[in-house]
Amino acid sequence: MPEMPEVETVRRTLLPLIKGKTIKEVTLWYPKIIASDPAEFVQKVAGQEVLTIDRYAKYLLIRLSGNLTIVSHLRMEGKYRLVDVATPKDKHDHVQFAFTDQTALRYNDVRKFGRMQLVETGTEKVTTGISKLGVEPNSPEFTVKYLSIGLKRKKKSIKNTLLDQSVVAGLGNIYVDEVLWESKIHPLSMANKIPQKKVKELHDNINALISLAIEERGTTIHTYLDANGQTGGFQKMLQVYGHRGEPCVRCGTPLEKIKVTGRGTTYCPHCQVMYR
DNA sequence: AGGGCAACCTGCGCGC
DNA sequence: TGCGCGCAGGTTGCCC
Repeated sequence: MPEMPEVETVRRTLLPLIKGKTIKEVTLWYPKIIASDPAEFVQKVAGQEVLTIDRYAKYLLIRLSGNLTIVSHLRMEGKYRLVDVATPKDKHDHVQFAFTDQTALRYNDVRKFGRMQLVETGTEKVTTGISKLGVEPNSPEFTVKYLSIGLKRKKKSIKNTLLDQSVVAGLGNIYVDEVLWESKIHPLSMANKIPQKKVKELHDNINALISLAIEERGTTIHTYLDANGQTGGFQKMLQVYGHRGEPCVRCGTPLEKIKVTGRGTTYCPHCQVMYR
């Protein structure tokens, strides 16, 4: 499900619901969600207070007292919601954090792909998947020069390179298709062959698109919901994703859908230029 | 070293 | 109605 704008929206909506609450008990209905030791997770998280929630790319960092952080990745379909602790368990509820005030945070994930890991606060950038990530869009480190050097290192398609989180962290299948259309770059272009002028365009478009998608509270295609159960608004602004066969709004050519390293990819075969 | 691809899961829509 | 197949906002681990 979620890419960086959706995860940021979850962070913003979840924080006011749980900040300051004390966790009384953790229940693991499907322990595989916990990537660290499940018994230790249950034992150490109980009794802690939720201090705040940070985010890096698509990872949520739930900051607890006791110098603990839950690093949570929603993968395709993970969702959080706050319920009364007496609410019957949904079929796909896998983890519960029961608070001292009779409310509970439930983690729900139809495909069970999401993962949580308990780490000592401050070590998350070396002890979790975050260690392999590149820089985030709109960060001071994300410069045109950084992107240019990153792309030159990659001998594969620009589509695959932008999905690979090691150069730019936070983009996923929807926003990569959108940003390549916006930048008029064919998804099968080689990352290391894109001219400097286009790299600058790509850089600026990534920043603009991510900012706009966050303002719109993310994109809902199938199932994405924020912590209040609300859908995003960006789907109405998508130009290519989900629009196979429809005319390109720039040139009228029907949009095509192909597979690029296993991922569905929609693009305009006329105005997106191939660099090879 | 870096790239390709199956694996991890469930549900839905489609064709037969 | 039922079944099999392909598809889905992601990552990772294994193979070459």
